[in-house]
Amino acid sequence: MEGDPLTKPDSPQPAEPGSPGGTDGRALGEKGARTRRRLLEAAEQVFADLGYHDASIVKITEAAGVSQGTFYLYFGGKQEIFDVLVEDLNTRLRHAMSDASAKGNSRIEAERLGFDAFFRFTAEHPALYRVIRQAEFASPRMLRLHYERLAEGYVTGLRSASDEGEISIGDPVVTAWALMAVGEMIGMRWILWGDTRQVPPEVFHEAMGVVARVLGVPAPPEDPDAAAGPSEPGDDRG
Amino acid sequence: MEGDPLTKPDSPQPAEPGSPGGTDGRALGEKGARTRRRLLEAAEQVFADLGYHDASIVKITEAAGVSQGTFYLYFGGKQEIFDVLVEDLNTRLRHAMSDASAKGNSRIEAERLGFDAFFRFTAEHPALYRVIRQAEFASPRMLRLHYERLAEGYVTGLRSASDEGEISIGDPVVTAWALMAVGEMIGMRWILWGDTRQVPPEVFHEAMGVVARVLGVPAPPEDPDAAAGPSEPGDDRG
Amino acid sequence: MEGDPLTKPDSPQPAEPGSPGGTDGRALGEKGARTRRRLLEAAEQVFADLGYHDASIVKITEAAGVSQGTFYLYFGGKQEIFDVLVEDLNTRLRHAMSDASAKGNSRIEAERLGFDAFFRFTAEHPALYRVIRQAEFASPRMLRLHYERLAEGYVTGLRSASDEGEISIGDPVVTAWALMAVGEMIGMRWILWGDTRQVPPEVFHEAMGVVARVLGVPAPPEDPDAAAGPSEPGDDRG
Amino acid sequence: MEGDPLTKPDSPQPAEPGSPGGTDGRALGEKGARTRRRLLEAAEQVFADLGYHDASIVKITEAAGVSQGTFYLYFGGKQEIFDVLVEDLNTRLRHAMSDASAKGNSRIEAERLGFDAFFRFTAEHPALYRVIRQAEFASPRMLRLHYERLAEGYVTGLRSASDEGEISIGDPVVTAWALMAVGEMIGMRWILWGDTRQVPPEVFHEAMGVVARVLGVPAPPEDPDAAAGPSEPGDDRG
DNA sequence: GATGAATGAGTGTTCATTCAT
DNA sequence: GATGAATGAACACTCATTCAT
Repeated sequence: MEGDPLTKPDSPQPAEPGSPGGTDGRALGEKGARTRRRLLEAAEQVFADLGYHDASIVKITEAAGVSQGTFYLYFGGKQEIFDVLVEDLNTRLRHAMSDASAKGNSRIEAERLGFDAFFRFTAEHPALYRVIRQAEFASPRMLRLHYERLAEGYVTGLRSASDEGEISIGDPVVTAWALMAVGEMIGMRWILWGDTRQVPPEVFHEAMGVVARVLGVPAPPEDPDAAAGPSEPGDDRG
Repeated sequence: MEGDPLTKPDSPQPAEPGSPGGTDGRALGEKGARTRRRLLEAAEQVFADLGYHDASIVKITEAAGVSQGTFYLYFGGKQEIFDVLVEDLNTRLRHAMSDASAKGNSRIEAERLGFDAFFRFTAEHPALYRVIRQAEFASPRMLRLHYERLAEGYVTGLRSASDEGEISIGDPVVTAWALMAVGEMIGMRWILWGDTRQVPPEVFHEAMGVVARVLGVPAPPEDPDAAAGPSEPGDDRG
Repeated sequence: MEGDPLTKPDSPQPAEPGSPGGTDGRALGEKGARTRRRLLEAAEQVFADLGYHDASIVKITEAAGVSQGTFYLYFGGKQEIFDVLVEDLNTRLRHAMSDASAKGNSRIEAERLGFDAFFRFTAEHPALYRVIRQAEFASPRMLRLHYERLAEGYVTGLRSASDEGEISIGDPVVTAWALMAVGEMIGMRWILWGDTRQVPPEVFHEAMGVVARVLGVPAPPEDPDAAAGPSEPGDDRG
Repeated sequence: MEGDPLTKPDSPQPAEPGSPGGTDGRALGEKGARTRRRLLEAAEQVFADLGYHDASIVKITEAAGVSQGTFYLYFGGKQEIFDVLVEDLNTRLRHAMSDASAKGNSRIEAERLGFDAFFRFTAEHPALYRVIRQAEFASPRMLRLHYERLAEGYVTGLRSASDEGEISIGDPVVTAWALMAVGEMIGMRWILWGDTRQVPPEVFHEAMGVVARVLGVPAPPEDPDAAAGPSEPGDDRG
C-alpha cells in the first residue's frame, strides 16, 4: 500500500466561477469590508448556537444588525457564507496547530502541542464542531475539504518524521486520519458535551498515550499544564 | 486516573417515554405493525438520502405509500421517528458487532471481526453515518446515547481483556472512545465518501495495525478476505 | 307596541330530518345508552375546557374511553353532539330556574330565586357559558334557540305578574331579554372570570336591586345566604 | 358596598407588548402602512363573516390581496391581528359613544345618545359582536379588556351623575355591567339576528325605558328618529 | 452601500370523517 | 356494538430569495 489510492477519492470541486450574488471579485470599500466582517462574525455565532439548518438568514442579519437585503450584497446565500466560514475556520485552525507543533522538539512533543492547540481552538470556536459534523448534507464539498486539508498537513509531518526514523508507523495516510479522528472524538466528547469547555488533564494525558502508541514512541510525561481550554493572554509555554 | 471522572458527564434524558401522540401504549394489530415497519424503512432511506433536515414527513410518507395523517398514528413527529430509528440501528449494530467479535480467539482477533462487522453494517446502513453525524442539533440525546452505548460495550471488552493480561492499554474509557473514533472516521472516509462502499483491504489492514498498536499487541496478519463491504450470501468466514 | 314584532324573527329550524349518521330513531340497548351518555359527559367536559373549536372528536372519544369510530355510531358529527348538549343543558337550566322561582311568594322573590338558580347552575356547568358564547358560528340555530327559550319562559312569567298588577314594566319581551342579559353578564363577569366560582353576596344583592328597579318593585332585603355557587347537599332555603 | 371588591378581579395580562414577529418597533413606511391597513380591513371582514376560528391567514391575505408571507411582516400571527383589531374597534366604539353622549343635556339623554351610538357602531361593524362573543378562548385577555374598558367609562359617568344627584343608583360597577349587558343583548338580538340591521324604534324606546328605571329617572319621550342603524350621510340629529 | 417590502413554496401537524373487520 | 386503521385537506407559520428605491 503506497498511500496513493488513499488520496482525494472524489470532490472535483468545480470552484463555481462567477457564482450569482456575492462579492466575487469586486473590491470592497472600508465600510463594505466592515459589514462583511460583521456578517461573518454573526454567522459563526448563529451557526454555533443553532446549527446549520436552524440558522437562517433572518437570524444572521438580525445578529449583524443589517437588513436581509444587505446579506445578498456580500454572500450568494446561506451555503456560501457557510462555506466561507468553514474555510476561514479551517485555515485558522491549521495555522494554530502548525504554529504550535513547530515548537516541539520531538514528534511526540509536536503532537502534544498540536493536540493542545486543536483543543484550545475548538473550545473557542464551538461553531467548528457543531457545524462541521452536520455539514455532510449542508455542504459536502467543504466537509471533505476540511478533513482532507487537516489530514494532508498531518500526513506531511508524519511522513518526514517517519523518514527520519523518529517514529515508527504504518501507512501515514491511514495513521493521519486515525489520529485526526481521535482528536475530534475526544474534543467532541469532553469539550462539546462536557461542562468545562476543556479536556480534563487526565483525559488529555491518556489521549497522548494513545497517540504515542500509534506513533511507536514513548508516552510523554504527564503535564498538569497541558490541559486544553480557551487560551489566556500571557499564556506562554514552550 | 481510574476512569471514574470519565463516565457519563451529563445526559439528563428528559422523561420522554410515553410521548404525546404516536403509538403510546396501544398494542398494534398485524396490519398496523406492517405500516409502522414500512414507515421506518422509508424513513431510513429518506434520512440517508436527504439528511435529517431535508427529510420531511411528506417525503417519508410518500416513500412508504401512506398518507401524511397515517404517519401520526405511529409516531409523534419527525424527531420521534428519528429517535426510534437511531435506537433501532444502534441496537442492531451493537448486536452485529458483539456477535462478530465473540467469534475471535484473541482480543485483536475480536477487534478485527468487530471492525469488520462495523464496516459491513454501516455500508448496508449509510443512514447511520449520514444521520448520526448531524444529530447534534436534531436529537442530541440520541446522538450521545448512541456513542455512549457503543463506547460502553467497548469499555467492558477492553477492561476484561486488560485484566486478563491479554492487552496492555491505558485508561479503557479513553481507549474505547479513541478506537470508536478510528472506526467511524475510516468508515466515513472510505465507505461513505468512497465509491466502492467498501473499506479497501489495504486500508483495513492498516487500520488494524493502528488498533493493534493502541492495544499493545502484535498486528494481525493481512487477510485479503477481511475487507468490509455489504455482506453477500454464502459469505463464510470462520 | 304589543310585543308581536319582537317574537321569533328568523330561525325556521328545519329540524334536519334523517340527518346522516347518528342514532336517529334507532332504539338503544342498555350498553349503547351507556356509551352515548359517556360521550355526552365527556363532550361537556371537553367543550367546557377547550371551547367549541379546540374541542375535537379525538379528545372527546379519548375522554370517553371509546374509539373514534364509535363516536359516529351515536352522533353525526361534532356539531350534532354540540347541539344535543346545548339542548340538554338548556332544558335542565330552565327546569332548575322554574323549579326555584316557583317557590317564591312574590315576583321579586321569584326573581331572586331564579337568578340564584341560574348562577348555581352555570357555576356547575361552565360549559354552558363558555360554549354558548362562541356558538354564533358553531351552531347559530342552537344559540338563538337557547336564548329564545330562556326568554320565552321569562316573558310568560312577566306577563302574568304584570297582568296581576304585581309588577310594573314596559314591554315584557324587551324586559325579558334585558333581565336575561343582566344575569348572563353578571355570571360571566363574576363566576367565569372570578376565582371564586360564585357571585359575591354584595354583587348578587346589587344585581337584585337592578332587577327590582326594572320590575318597578321594592328591592328585596340583603340575604347573606343568597350568594350563588355550586349547590351543596342539604342546602334548603324556602 | 363600596364597589371596591368589584374592580379588576384577575387580568394578569402577561407581558406581550414587544411580541415576537410582527412590526415590533420598526417604523412603517407609507407603503407598509397601507399594506397593514389593508390587512386589518380584510381581517375585520373575514372575522365578521367566518368567526375567529374559521377565519384563516390564507383567507385574510387573499382578501387583502397580498401573499401569506407578507402577513407575518405586520402581525405576529392570527391572534395578534385579532387583538389589534379588537383593540382598534374598542377604541373607536368608546370614542363614538362618549362623543355622542357628551351631547346630552341630562344623564338619561346622554344614555339615549350613547346607546344610539353603540347600536349604530355595531351595525356598521358586525365583526365586533360576532367576534367578541367567541373570544373567550381565542383571546381571553382582549375579551376582558374590551368589556372592562367599556365598563370603566360607564362607571365614571354613572358615578359623577350620581354624585350630582342626577340619577339614583346602587353600586355603579354592577349598574354599569348591567347596562352594558342590556345594550349588548338588545343589539345582538335585533341587529345581528334581525334582518333590518337596525334596532326597531319601539324596541329602542322600550330599552331606554329599562335604562331609565335602572337609573331612577323618568323615561325619555319616544323619538321616532332615534332608531339606530347604519348612519347615512346627511343624517343630522341635534 | 443599504434597506424595506414582498413573495410563494415549503414545513410539521391536526382534523373530521370513513370503512373493513 | 365497537374498533383500529386510514385518509387528505386544511392549518399557522418560516424560509431563502428578489427587487425597487
